[in-house]
Parts: sequence; C-alpha cells; structure tokens
Amino acid sequence: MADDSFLNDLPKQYDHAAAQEKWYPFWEEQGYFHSEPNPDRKPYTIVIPPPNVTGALHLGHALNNTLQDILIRQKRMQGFETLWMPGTDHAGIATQAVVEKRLFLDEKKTRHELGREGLVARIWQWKDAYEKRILGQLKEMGCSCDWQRTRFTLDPVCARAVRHTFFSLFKEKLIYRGNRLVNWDTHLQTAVADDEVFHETVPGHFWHFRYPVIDLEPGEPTHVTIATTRPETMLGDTAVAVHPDPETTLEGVIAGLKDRLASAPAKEKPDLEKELAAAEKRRETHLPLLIQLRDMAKAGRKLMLPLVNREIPLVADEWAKPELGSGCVKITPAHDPNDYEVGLRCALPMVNILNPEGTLNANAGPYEGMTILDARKAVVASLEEQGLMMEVEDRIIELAHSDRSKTPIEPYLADQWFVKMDHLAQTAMDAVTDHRVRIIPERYTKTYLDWLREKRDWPVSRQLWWGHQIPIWYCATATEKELEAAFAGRDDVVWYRDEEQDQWLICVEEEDLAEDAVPGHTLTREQDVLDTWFSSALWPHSTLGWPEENEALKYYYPTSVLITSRDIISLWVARMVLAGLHNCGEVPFPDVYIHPKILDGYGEGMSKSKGNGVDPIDVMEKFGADSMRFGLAYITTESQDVRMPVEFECPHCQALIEQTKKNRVQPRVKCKKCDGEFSTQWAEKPEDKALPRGPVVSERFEFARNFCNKLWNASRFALMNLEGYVPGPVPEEDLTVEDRWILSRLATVTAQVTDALAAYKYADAARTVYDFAWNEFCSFFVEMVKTRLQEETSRPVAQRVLAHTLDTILRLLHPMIPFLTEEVWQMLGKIAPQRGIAALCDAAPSIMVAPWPEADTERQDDQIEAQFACFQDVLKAVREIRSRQNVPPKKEIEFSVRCEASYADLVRPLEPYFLSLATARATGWGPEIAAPALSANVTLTGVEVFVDLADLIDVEAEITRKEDEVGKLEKLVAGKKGKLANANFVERAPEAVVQKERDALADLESQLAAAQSVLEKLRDRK
RNA sequence: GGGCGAUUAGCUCAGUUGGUUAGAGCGCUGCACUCACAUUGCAGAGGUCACUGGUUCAAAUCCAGUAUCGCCCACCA
Repeated sequence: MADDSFLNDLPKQYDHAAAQEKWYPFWEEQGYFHSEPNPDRKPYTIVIPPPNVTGALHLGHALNNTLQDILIRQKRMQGFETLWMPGTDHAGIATQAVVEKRLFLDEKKTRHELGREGLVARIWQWKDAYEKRILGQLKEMGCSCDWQRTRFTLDPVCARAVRHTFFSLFKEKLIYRGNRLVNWDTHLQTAVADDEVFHETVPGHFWHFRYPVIDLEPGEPTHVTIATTRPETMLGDTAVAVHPDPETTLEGVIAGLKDRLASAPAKEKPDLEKELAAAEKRRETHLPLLIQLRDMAKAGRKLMLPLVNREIPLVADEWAKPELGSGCVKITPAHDPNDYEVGLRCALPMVNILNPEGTLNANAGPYEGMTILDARKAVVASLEEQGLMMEVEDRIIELAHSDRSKTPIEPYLADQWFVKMDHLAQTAMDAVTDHRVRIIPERYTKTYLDWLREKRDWPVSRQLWWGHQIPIWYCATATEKELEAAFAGRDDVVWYRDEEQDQWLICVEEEDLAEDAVPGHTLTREQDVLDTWFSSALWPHSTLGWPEENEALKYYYPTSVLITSRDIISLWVARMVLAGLHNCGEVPFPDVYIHPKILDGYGEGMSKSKGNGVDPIDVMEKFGADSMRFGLAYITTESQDVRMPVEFECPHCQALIEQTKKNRVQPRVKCKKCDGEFSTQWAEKPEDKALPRGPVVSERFEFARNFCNKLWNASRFALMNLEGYVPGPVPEEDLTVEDRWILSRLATVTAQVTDALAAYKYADAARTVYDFAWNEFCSFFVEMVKTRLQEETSRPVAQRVLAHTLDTILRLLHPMIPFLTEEVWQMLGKIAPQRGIAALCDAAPSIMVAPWPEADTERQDDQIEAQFACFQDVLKAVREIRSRQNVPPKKEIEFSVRCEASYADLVRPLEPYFLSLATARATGWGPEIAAPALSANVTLTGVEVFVDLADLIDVEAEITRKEDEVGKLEKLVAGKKGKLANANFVERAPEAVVQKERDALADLESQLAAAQSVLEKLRDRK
C-alpha cells in the first residue's frame, strides 16, 4: 500500500521556493549533472558562453542559460550523454576597471599604490565573490551544468591552452609586434579595441588657424589655413596636406551633384541646389589657391609650425578634400588614425606628444606636463597672441569614449601585438559558407561574413595587469648563436628578430623563462596581457583540456550547439571558429543559435546604466524559477526581439509603479499607492540607502506563473484521485471517446514539441504544450474524467489514462519547468509507480532521467478528433445561450439539436457530459427536431442548437442578437457571392479552392436561413 | 554612410509554401467561489494587419517606395 499521507498537505498554490530547495540538491547528489565519456551513447555538448565576473547575471543571461538548459535536459532524456560545460570569463579590462573603481571609491587608492601583484590579488578576491554569485544564480535557475568541470578563462587549464595557442601562432609567424596607432584609454592606461569604444555627442569648437609659409616668394600665400576640433594636437603635426589634384576632384564633385540633382525628388532639391552653388563658388574662391599650394607641395616647400617652431613640409595627399574647409588639413600621424595613414604614405615622422596618463610629454615643448584640456586652452591663447587664430565655430562633436572608464579616447602610438587574420579569417568564412557551421536564424550569417571579410589584423595586447600575460621575453644583447646554445634541444622555444626595435623576441610554450636563461644576458618579460577574447576564442576546446590529448576532448569535441546573443557574433563566434579550426582542425560546433534580445517597454536594451535592468533573482523570488524559464522560452521566437515593460515593485504595499525614463534614474521613488518611499540601484547617500529596496520586476511572467499553478492543481487533482490505482494495460475497447481523443492529441503534441525543440523553436514548443495542457487536458479531459472516477466500473481505466497523460505532459514540460515537474513526478511515483496504456513502464527515479516521450502515432485519430470537435461546438453553443440569457449556474436547462443523423450519432456518446460541463440536458437530436415556439438559438455549420426557455427568455436581447447575426451573415454571403461571380476567380483559381468557396457559401446561406427563421419567430411572439 | 530587423486588438506578441469569418496572453465588461485550481471557471466586447503603389483570380503574407522605431558595422580635419 502506497504511502499517500502527503496528499492531505498539498497546498492550493504551487510553492516554488520549497520545490527548488528540495530538488536541486537531490539532482546534484544523484550525480545527474555530471557527465563522463560513454561509448554506448552519443555525446551532446554545450559550452556556456562564460559570463563576465564583473557583476551579477541579468535577464539576458537568464534567457541565454534557460535556452541551453532546455536543450540539455531534453537531450539527456533522449538518451544522449549530455555535458553542459559551465564557467566564467575573467573579462580583462572590464573586471580590472570595476575593481579599480571600487578601490578608489572605498579606499581612495589607485592601482599604482597597490602594485601589480596587489591589484591582481584584489581582483582574484572580486572574481571569487562574483563567480560564486553567478554560479549560485545559475543553480537557482535550475541549470543542469556539470559543476565538477567548472572552468575559468584564467585558470591553469585555460592558461595552458592560451600559451600553446600563442606559441603555435607565433611560431607560424601569425603573431607580430608593431608600432601602431591604438585607442588609448588615458584613465586605465591601456589600448582598447574598436568595439570597446563608444561615441558620444558633446558640444565643442572648431578652431581655424594658420601656419606661416617659409621662404616666401612673391605672389605666394603668406599662410596656410587649417582647422581642427583638437588644437593641442598641432604640437604633434608633422605636415600639412593638400590634395594632389584639386581641379579634377572639385569638378567631379560638381558633376556628381548635378547628376543627383537631376534625379532627386522635389523635396531634396533645394538642399542639393545650395550644395551645388557652394561647390561652384568654391571653384572660384579656393581652387586657384589650392592649385598653387599643390605646386608648392610638389616643390618640397615647408611651413613653420608655430609655438614649437618646427619646420614641417607641405605634402600632396588625397586625404585633403578640396571641397571641405580650407582644402588643407594638418597631419598629426601619432594622434589621428587618418593622419597616421597619410604619415605612412608620405613617410612623415610620427611625433608622439602624450604620456600614457594623458599629459603632454617633452615633445610638446613649453606645454609639457599639462593635461590635454589645459594644453588646449594654452595653445589657443598662444595662437591668438601670435595673430594666427582665425575664426572659432561652435560645433557638436562625436567624441570617442572608452566603454570601460567612460573617459575620452586618445589615438596614441604604441607597441602592440597583433594576430594576422588573412588566412585565419578565410578558414572561418569557409566553415560557414560550406555549411560546416550553420547560423540560426540564417540572416546573421551576413553579420558574421561581413566582419570576417575585412580580415583586419586582431590587436591582442592590452596594457593591463589582469589577464594572460604575453609569453614573450625580450633580449637586445644576445647573439643568435648564444640563443641557439641556450635553448639547444628545446622545441618549446622559438625566437625571432624584431628589426624595428632591434631585439630578440623569445616565445616559450609552457614554462616561464628565467631572467638569466641566456647566460650572460638579461631577459625581460613583456608586461602586456592578452585581449580577453583571445582566451574566450579557445573556450570550446580549452575547457576540455586541450592541448592535452584526452578522452573528454575526443568524445565531446566538437560541441553540439552554441547559444548566444547577436552582439558577439564577430567578437566571439567568429574567433572561436577560427581558433577551433587552427588548434583542433575541426569547427567547434555545427550550429549557432542566436537568441532575441530583451528590451524594456520603450524598446531600449536593458542595462545597469539605464536603470531598467531586471535581476533574475527578483523575478524568481516573485514568480519562481519555473515561471521565469517558461516565460522566457515562450517569448523566444525566431523573428523578433522582445519588449518587456518593467515596473518598480513597492516594498511596502507591493503595488507596481510604472518605470519612466525619469524615475528609473532616481535614487529614491515614492509609491503612488501608499506614498511610501523606496530606494533604487542609484541610492548612494546613506538616507537613500536606508530605505527598503524597490526591485525592478516585470509582469510579463505572470501568465507563466498562472500556468505553473494550473498544472500544479491539475496534478493535485490527479494525485488525489488515483487512490486504489492499479497499473495494467488497457484493452483498446475499454477506451472511451474522450480517452481516445486525449491520447490522439497527446501523440500530436508530443511530435510537435519534439520537432519544435529540434529546430530551436522554443516559443512554438512552449505554446503548443501550454495550449494542450490548459485548454484540452485541464478544461476537457480532467473535467470529463471526474464522473468516471466516481464509479467503480469506469474508475480503473480513467485512472490509467489520467496517470499516463499527466506523466507525458510532465515529461514534455520538464526541460522548461524542471522543478514543478520533478515535484509532481516524485509524488506520482509513490501512488502510481507503473504507468502506461498498452505497455507499462516503471517510473524513473527522477524525471530528469526519465525517457523523453515518443509520439505514439498510431493513436493519432482524425475521426475521433473531429467527433470531439462537434461535441465542443455544441457545448459552447449551450454555454453561450446560458450566459447571454443570464441563467443561474445551478439551474438545469434543456436543449435540442437539429442536425444530420450522422452528427447526432457522433455526439450522443458524450451526451452525459453536457450535464457536468454545462448543467444542461439534451431532449432530442436529429434532422426532425423542430424549433421550439420560443427559443434561444445558436446556428453552426449544419447544426442548430435550441434552448426552450419559454417564460424565462429575454426576447428583446435575443432579437437584437439575432439581428446582428443575420446582418453579419448577409455581409459574408454577399462577399462570397461576389467572389464566385467573378469569372476570373472561377476560371483561374485551383478547383479545390473554388469548391471550398462554394461549400462555404452554401453553408453560410443555410446558416442565414436558419437565423432568419428564428428571428421571425421571435418577432411574431413578441 | 552601409547593413539587418520591426510596424497586426488598449499592452506584449503569434500568424507555416499567398486561399474559410486574422489568433493568444494580459487588460477591459458581465456572470459564477463547499465539489483540483479566484494565480480559477464560463461568456462577451475589442483589429482599414503603419502608409502608398504594384504583382495576382486572391495579399497581413510577395515586390517597390514612404514614414516611424530598434539593432549592428563603419566614418566624420
């Protein structure tokens, strides 16, 4: 006898917190998350996109990880040996920046006061704290990662992979060092990548000033005028450029404008005309001067750079646009990307005027030591003093800022390390074009290929302390012979001569080199660390222990799918593909699924800096992990990003306060309902921090919470009614119509959910099972089974079908709703340990390891489904009449149905259910049924439902309703008639479509006739 | 500047290869709480599918253009 005492204590509402606390540790103890290579099963592997240890997870992470766990759990149930590899990313610059910021805020200390070791130790502490928090959040979400394999991009296993990769790229000469212009973050004192730079518009000025011409000859201009938004950079100017062919270029511009004007729409013409007039005027005013200057440039003439009194050449270069400004442009190769290119083309010296921390260096002469802004003021003042300053315009400037420190970026010349991309990029492109890697949705392949096509070399060095230090040692003094002697017999050391710097670059594969590794010489190690993406690029194989040849790597690599967001397709996905191909000779994954982005109610991305970010922990506390997961899966459609309006929840009265662009950046917000105040993430002052915190939540998860609760209660009903359950096969003839209907639908739904998940159609899977569980299982099957459970004879079969159907629904939902399904599974196992209709199965000890349902296609029965649909139609008609006639719920009514005899035969077996589902009793079925004298009526296709309510009926209401119905039907009939009267349609449309329309017309006409006849009767009786 | 995507009910979204009277959830209206569930049930109202053209017997769906919004990439002395 099963112990079912727990049934008395089941709460009416699903207690998500209790279930989560109970089952996650259980799964862990059972070792279900852990995977080992198993030759008897196929592997299914996902590596987590490692979250940055900079902070806690946000809702985007919750979505990303939910989608991964859904696949992992499903595949595990399908019998794959599943590995979900978890881990975190050290996120070099981002993490160092937050820790430095904290250090300064809390202790007023800079990293220089702590030193490299001290700071790195602090960052490890930070990492430990946040890694714990991140992994904790994943566990709370129910993620079934193999925690025993947890990796960190900076741990020894990953470090070894980084060293080996760097070494082999260096050996193949795919890594080089060069003096290049980089985006310099003067605050963090490091180069940052292009993608770590954002632009912000700020008000600024556009200064026009002039440089004197040296050795002036008669008829020549005394000065050359140039303009800039950054006048202090003139200290680093090494030339002024003018276009080599201003005549043709200007003519070209004018011709182009004329062409455009000819074909432009009227509303753009005035602007174009203005532009053309300006260009033509310029031909008169500027061109002669530009030609003269060009000739002077070709003659090698020089200008005097004021303030620092340096002679600089006038050069001819196409970068100077004759149609813009004065037509001349100052060239500062060390501090501007375009000027840098000009500098290379014209072999100009590159004068760096900046110190790493953003002050001016000795090259700036009298301005040495000043900050950029101070120098700017001083330079402007000096130029004015010397009468060289012309006009000053106000101008809005798009200023580059560092994403990490939020301070302005300075273009800066520095020694940097690069990975040569031409060949590597090509391999990554080929992998996608020949479909070894498939990107889903497909449109993102364009993003991927477009970026790779540029094949821009990848700058991989960062002047940071937190990261993989570049394994290069420098030696300027040794000879090649000495190196050969020192590293004789070692194939883990290679060296090249750096001609630019006149020194040896020595790279070693694994062990660090000692200072005195080359006798008689001192080696110094490169201080820079590698770009974070360098280690992330190796993630799919480094986590499996590469370069070590081990069983896990062989078994799990390549992984099965990568699930990520679109903003890192180029940064990460492309680099993983090329690194995987380079290191392992195989793509890292055959599929890349790009999921939607979660936006707020204004259509903006969520971020901490906007204050609209939702913390998954808050969502789970309010709705439960199951609801969050289901809600996220439900919105994951292929086509679209998703808007999720967010609200503050008042901690005093739980009222929801709409988030506006205004209040979401305030440190405190007042509740509109209870007037209580609460703090937000912006609270910094003690008086704000003292207030209770108002979490940012979204009501979008409510429907999922309701669904979970519905399931919980349906399960509760089933459990409470399985008393005396005896397992056993059910003979086919014992199945009722509703049994066969639900089993048919169950087979279809099982197939649909399985197919949807295989195609990454999460929303389809979620919607399908939601509709089935709620609208078919709960609303019909459970309701209908109630009466059968009351009777001894029908009870056993009813119980078996009920248990089996619930069992299958639970398994279909488990990947999305893991905790609730396990909770019910365990209870169901106690009462009904063996389940099934034809063949019996012992319930698995956990739903996590239960087999994924197979669609029982033999049970799919269109006829039964059609029969059931008829029943549902009539039931709905009866309910509608009840409702619109305001019949009290407990009052029993009678109805009759005029229909074909065959229709009557279909529905009659289900006749008793009209009583339990609509408190209604059928008095007659068939073609001979006559309309009662006074009736409420619903007309269906070939079917009329009558309720004789004699003196209770609200005749007036029925007349109005019927009139509306007749009007509507008349319109439809007219529409159809028109369509069929169109010879074109009848001739050209496929016969089947035409026939369909004819049938529809006939049907509508009969409905109309029926409705009219009822209406007439009602009018007569009035 | 280049590319990608979106625009369907008050809100958030579905809508297969063009083909019945365009759907769901929330919200709204009415009715109903001993009987699994009020986080519920039953019923109802609510849409010129952004706009303008085109293709077609037939367009929410295909094509072109316009408008608005979002995202990515590049660039701006």
